[in-house]
Amino acid sequence: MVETHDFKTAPLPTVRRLPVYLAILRDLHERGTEQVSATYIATELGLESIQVRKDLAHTGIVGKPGVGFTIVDLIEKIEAFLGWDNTTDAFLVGAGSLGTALLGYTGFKRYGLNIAAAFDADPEKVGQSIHGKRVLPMEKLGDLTGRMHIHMAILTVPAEAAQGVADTLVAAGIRAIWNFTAVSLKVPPQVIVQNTELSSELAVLSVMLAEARRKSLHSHPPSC
Amino acid sequence: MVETHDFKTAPLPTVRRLPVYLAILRDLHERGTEQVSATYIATELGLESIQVRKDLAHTGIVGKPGVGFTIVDLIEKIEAFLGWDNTTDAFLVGAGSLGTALLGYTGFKRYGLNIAAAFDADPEKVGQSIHGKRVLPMEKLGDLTGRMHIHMAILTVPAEAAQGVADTLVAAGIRAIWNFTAVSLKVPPQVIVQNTELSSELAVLSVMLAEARRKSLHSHPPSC
DNA sequence: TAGATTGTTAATCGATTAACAATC
DNA sequence: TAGATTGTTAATCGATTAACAATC
Repeated sequence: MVETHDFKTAPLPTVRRLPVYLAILRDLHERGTEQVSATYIATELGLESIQVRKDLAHTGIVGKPGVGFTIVDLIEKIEAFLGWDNTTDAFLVGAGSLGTALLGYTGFKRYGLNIAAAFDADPEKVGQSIHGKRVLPMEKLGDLTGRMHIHMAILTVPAEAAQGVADTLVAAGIRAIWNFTAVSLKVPPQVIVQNTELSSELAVLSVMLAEARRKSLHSHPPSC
Repeated sequence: MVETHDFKTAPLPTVRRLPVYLAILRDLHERGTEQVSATYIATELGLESIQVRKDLAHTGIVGKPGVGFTIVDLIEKIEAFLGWDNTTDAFLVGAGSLGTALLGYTGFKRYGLNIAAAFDADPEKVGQSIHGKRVLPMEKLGDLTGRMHIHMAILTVPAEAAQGVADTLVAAGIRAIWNFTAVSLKVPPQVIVQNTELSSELAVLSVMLAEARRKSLHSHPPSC
């Protein structure tokens, strides 16, 4: 077997937790703290310290036994691991209410993401600036994707338009789609889709709330 | 040991997938289809059919071997399982750009969620209507939560305000918080928090894109 | 009947948690 | 030194996948 560096990426649950740690670390850093232990982060988030330690280990950070980790190093390692040390430019397609909200979200900077431009099919919106970003016509998308070397798109169009726009994005050479629509997109295998399913989030909340209510009913049976 | 109905809720990954199935089922239903197999749903989503079958089984649905499931029954079962057969009223706190986007999102109806009112600390916003919902002052939150029997809140305030508002919500008797801020809230154990972490979603996309790029580099080494 | 699919039981896989020596 | 924490190896837990009889 050929000796290949198999950069086995961290487990997905780990990848999802790392940005959460990062937010805490940045906060501590701003307050002037220099060292942090996995125990501290774990307590802060209601996790087990061993889980935090295992997660952090994936970034290649090395800590000091009895002390913990140097915060600036840790921030650096996590950012590098997530590829957030360099800015990624992305196009946003669909300047509706959600698209507008995302265009106005200043936090993406901290995740190494920059929305380079927005696109919309509505001629009324084209030409406008939303939160300082130009809204361009869909026709320009294909050309600009190549010229600006854009690989990522944020999809915030209405459900009916989602698949059609996704096809356009794929044809334009987009490699990663952050899909905020409720549509499960059909794309070729080399294109990555990350679905941000509000319905799944709400489902978890609904089910947990119902369960909690059931439990409290059991311990305090209704008196009325 | 006392014989208690232990409604063991489905695994969380199952809960997250059910709304995705639901969307497909509703679509099929609108097109007049009456039966569906787990195989079909699985193919549609790029999953294994056994996983879909297992997931659906948690809702209590019973299928016909060789045929599949009756779509209307399945829709009903999933909705009941998620508690989406009855509408849940929720308050939205923080009428900024994301709050405004969510106020305008018509899809929540389909998830049994109704935003009953919005709240904001900014006197400029109070009194306005956004997408037909009144924006009320924060001071009214405590009183109205009790009077309207609201149990759920959607938190879309700026990060700095998040913990303070969460405390207010808890004091008002809110039992479930859908947290769109990047802050990890500290709440008492009986209060459920569902964090919708955009940063985690983006992290997954970033890491998968980097991995895909690495793979294509290996097979097509750069020629320039 | 033949083909397809369900539902159940068992096997596998991967992530979380536990245990503990090494180290500051 | 004593207390705390890391990093590693092993054990546990839970979800996914496989296998297959039952059924339409």
